[in-house]
Amino acid sequence: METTSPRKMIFSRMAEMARALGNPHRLELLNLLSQGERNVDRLAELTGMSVANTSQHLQALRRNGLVDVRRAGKHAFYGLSNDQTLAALQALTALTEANSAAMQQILSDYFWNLDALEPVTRDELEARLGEGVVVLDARPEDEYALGHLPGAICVPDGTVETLLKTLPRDRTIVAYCRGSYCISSFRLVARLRALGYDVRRLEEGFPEWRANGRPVEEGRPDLRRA
Amino acid sequence: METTSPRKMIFSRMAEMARALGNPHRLELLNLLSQGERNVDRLAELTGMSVANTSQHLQALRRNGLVDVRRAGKHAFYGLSNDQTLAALQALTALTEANSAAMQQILSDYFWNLDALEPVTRDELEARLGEGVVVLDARPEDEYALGHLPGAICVPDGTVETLLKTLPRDRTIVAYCRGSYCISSFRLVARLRALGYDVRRLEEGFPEWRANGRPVEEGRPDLRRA
DNA sequence: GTTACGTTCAAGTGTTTCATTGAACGTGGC
DNA sequence: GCCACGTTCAATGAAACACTTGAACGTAAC
Repeated sequence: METTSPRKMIFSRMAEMARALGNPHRLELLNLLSQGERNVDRLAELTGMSVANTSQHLQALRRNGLVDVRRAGKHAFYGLSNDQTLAALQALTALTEANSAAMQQILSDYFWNLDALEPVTRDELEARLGEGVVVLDARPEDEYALGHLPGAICVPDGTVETLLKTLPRDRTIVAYCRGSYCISSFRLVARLRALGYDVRRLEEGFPEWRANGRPVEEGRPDLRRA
Repeated sequence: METTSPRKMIFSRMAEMARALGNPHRLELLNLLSQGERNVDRLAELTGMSVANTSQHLQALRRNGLVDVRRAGKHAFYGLSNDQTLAALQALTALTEANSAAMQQILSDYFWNLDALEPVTRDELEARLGEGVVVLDARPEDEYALGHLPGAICVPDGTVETLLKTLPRDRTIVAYCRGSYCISSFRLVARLRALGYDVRRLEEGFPEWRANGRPVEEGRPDLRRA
């Protein structure tokens, strides 16, 4: 009996890694973690899974080096391990988008027609950050607190109204959210456009911005700022 | 029965795709197919699987759009469907290499040419430019004309064949292209490796090389040179 | 100490995936 | 038409996976 060839072993290891990505819940966890680290409880709440189940999926990800855990007091904070993970997720997204008619259908049904307006590129936005562009962050408060674009205003779903008084009509507005498949910034843009503002969407989302080495700011949101 | 959210549907679809990659045999098939199309029989022979099993795995890949089939007479020739597939494989490799100590162990234990799997650094290449290293530029002609590595040969996609006669088998070859997210040089390396050449990839691509202040040459390509 | 809480582990159950076998299908040569 | 060949399909049993439950562990507060 010959020992299995190193070639086979490598393919096996790669297959294990792929299988670690091969579960919707784990992908959702990774997607959440790409926003910033979270503890098990919060992840369970956000995904609607039981805590035990969440923990087990996190273990599976950890076994494969996809997430890191940092312990602080009674909490275990999970986060993406490294940039390869985010890159692989993006590759998987692109792959699925390209090869799956079903996915294209979903995208065109829910997202595509919402974005007739061309997104702002990261380069463009960064270059104009000093020129008085108003940047809106459409994610929930806690994700905002973990990191956001410099000067961005936190405008989670449903809070647009409180913002309207202070939002200048004569400045360009750029909104962003979690990423390509997050609908929050689409909604925000649609809402403000309907009210006559000059709003555009940032391409991709916050994780990609940070992974790109762009400037990031942290801290609690100040909802009154504009 | 509630309608599942589009977000969940997307994660499900992505997970399916990841699971399609989550089997050593399928990865081996994809790896073989990245070097050119093959029929079922030959793939079964190359992988040591039964024909029926090979066929079933190919069906699984085909369901997910990872491979295409072309029928010619009694033969069905399978091949990679598109560039996203290759890019995803590349990302999966990088991910596994980065996150799996086991994989690193296998590589260092069995692969004498461990560094053949790793890219050549800019420093290393520049130091060896005078020592008869053959440098291949995998970008389109017009980009080559605007600037390339000193002595580099222009080998755009699909032109490898014309090069084979003049390419020396006893010299180290280094290929590069546009950068990290360009797969031309990967393809070129894969193709030439399959033919038995000693080929490696330059880390990053030409823009990074130039931005780094390394020597650059300009002018039209001479496709005959070697 | 004891208690409360967040997290992890282990066992049980239903579902999915994998390889094998043997048969069926479709095309080209006779 | 008939056969040969390459490929695909369907059914089986074995293995791996997902989710639940309930218990165990470790830290912080009392």
